[in-house]
Amino acid sequence: MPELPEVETLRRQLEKILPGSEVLGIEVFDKSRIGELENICNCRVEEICREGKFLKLKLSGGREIVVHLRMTGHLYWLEKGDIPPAKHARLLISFLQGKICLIDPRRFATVEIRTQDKCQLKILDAYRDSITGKDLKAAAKSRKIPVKNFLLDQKEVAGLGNIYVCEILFRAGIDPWKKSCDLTTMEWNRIIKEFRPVLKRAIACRGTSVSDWKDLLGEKGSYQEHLQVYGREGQPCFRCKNPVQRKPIGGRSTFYCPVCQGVSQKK
DNA sequence: CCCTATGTTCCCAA
DNA sequence: CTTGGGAACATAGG
Repeated sequence: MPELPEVETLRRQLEKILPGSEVLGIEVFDKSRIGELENICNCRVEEICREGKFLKLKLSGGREIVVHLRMTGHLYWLEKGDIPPAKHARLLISFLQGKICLIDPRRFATVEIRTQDKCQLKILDAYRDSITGKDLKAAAKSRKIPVKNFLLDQKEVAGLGNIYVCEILFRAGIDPWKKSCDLTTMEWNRIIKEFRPVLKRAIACRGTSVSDWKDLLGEKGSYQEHLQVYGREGQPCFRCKNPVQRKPIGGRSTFYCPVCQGVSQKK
């Protein structure tokens, strides 16, 4: 479910509550998927970080809780005394003032306790890092996969998922099927130019609630009101009025305007 | 029964 | 060794 703006929304909300708080306990309900977690009581939360779609609670003593929400995970804040939802609650992290509850119907989310990695390889963050067209042009040299799949590859640029990649490619006027190695530096520049405005607006909207995304406090985001193509199959393109189309790439729905993005038929 | 779903990883083949 | 494609993971909803 969550892409970069949704994870960043959670990070900002947790940042208002948690720093300085002591972890009182972690309770795993779904041990078969999440596994046992090391006891980290007595640690305090020092910082909440996001790296791509990973959320990290950095703890005193050098460890961190690393959460990845995958498809359907979300975090929900429980005030002291609140009861976790009956359905799909997979884990609780308790603090004096309340608890973080991981809700995850499809059970793909992961949670780990790790030692903080000082000298990790830096992944390029789609929002925080400034990336140039030349960088991507170089990285895509010899890559024959569609540009859409390249942008979804978290090792190239971290944070984008299906919704925001569709939006960015539409705004940049790029054919999602175009081979990555065939894009010019100018085309990569057009794509990069859309990263920050799209993600910044989506963060300001607290994410996109097209199905069931809710933030830490159970509120829907509002970026769905700003989507240009995602979910608009059959509706007129906002730019040229021709119908938006949907076709799979690598098994994932891809929404696009064949006219504005120059997509040939038969695809 | 069919298809779809905001993500990632693994396996296999070229 | 690298690259790309598809299945797999598990569950709900239309």
